[in-house]
Amino acid sequence: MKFQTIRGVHDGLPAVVARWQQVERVARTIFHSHSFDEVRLPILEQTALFTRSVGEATDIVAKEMYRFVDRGGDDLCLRPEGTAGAVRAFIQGGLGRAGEQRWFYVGPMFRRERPQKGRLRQFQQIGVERFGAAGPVADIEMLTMAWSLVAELGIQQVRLELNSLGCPSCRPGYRDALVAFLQQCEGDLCATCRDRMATNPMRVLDCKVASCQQALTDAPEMLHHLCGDCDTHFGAIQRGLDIPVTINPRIVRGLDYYNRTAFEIVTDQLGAQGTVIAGGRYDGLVQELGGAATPAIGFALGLERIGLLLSDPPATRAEVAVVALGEGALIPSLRAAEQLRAAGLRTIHCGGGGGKRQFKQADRCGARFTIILGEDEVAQGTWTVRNMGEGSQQQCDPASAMAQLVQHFATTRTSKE
RNA sequence: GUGGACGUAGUUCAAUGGUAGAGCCCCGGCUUGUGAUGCCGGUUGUUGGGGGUUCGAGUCCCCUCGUCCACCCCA
Repeated sequence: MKFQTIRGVHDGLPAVVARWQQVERVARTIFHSHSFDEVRLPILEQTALFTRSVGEATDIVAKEMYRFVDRGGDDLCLRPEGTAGAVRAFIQGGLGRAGEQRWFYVGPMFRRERPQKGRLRQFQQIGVERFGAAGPVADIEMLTMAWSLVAELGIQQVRLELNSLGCPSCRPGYRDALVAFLQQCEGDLCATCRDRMATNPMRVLDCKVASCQQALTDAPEMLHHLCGDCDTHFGAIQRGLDIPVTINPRIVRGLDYYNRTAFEIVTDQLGAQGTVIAGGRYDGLVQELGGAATPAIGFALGLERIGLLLSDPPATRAEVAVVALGEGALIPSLRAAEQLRAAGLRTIHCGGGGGKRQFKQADRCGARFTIILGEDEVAQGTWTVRNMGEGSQQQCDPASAMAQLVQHFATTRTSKE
């Protein structure tokens, strides 16, 4: 019997994790510069949290959750997304009175979908949430932060698409107008769209069936039905944004809690899974989940998916290798390795034994220098330092060897970054 | 959930129904205190798994697991 990961769940082996860390490092730098703090939230939550927030009728809740009853009889699930839990934590922690909250998190999410490239059943998201800011400035800052994240990662050929979904005072009116329109052209719509007219008419807008899109050419747009406040808000965002934006009136978030700003950063390099970052405003959610009315906005990105767009990060390699020649050199060589590590040098010990084997290992691990300790060196209290690139080596006293190595790597490290 | 392509050594790939192979990697030797180049030699498979057809199956059929693509959904 051979064990293997279950469908849509992948191992993070070193080469892959290096990629994730590259994304995380850039993200953390940007988030910290905007004064966002990390939170770590549960993976297991009550199922009701998601049915209430994401929406009973959404695909995520209706057919993609890993849901079970635990031994105590509680209805639980593996979180399919991060915002609901963040809002729950915000309310539970009593942070509504603690001033504006700026949070981010990194962690696994679970959705039982059919796997594809860029779509896994267990995947990691970086999420960002900001509570307490209603004005367009917050939207502009969030969009800018998302955009600079993509830019900093060197990802090319992406575009920012923006829409407004209105609010409880203007969306019902739009919805009625849309339904009226859809009823007129009902005969031209596909079966799913006809069903959605009743359950979620706005989802009809992003149907990909050609005949539907044709029928929808003259469909009313939310942007033309925004109330005064929503229209002002949307206009202010566009004026304040210093990045190229495509207005896409067909962006409809698949989660029910969004209002006003909805956006995606998309690429066409990933086939059907082209959304790299997605987010929007959810001003009603905190209240919906039992907290005091609190405006909020957030976005999320999939680590594995964005990782597909990154060029290979340089493998992290050892800087110094230690070779011990002869039994008597073994213990001193271990001490030498410890000294090198204490000085901040990334060091591997080649394990003693055959010289050929050890030098081969020193070469393979990428070390630029090898410290050689044999009976002679031990007797004289010296190290032999071999420059692996040049093939040259010299015997010197440990203190000055260390100083030179530290100096060398201090300069090469900074020139690389 | 629907439709389709694919699955052979660690890896990338071969093999008209007739003995499962090659490159790279890895290991050893030439060189027991010297790697990366060179030469010589070596290991490696229940052909994803299970059943069936056949004298004979990597190859054909069925089931199953996984990967990928499209739909769908979304990060």
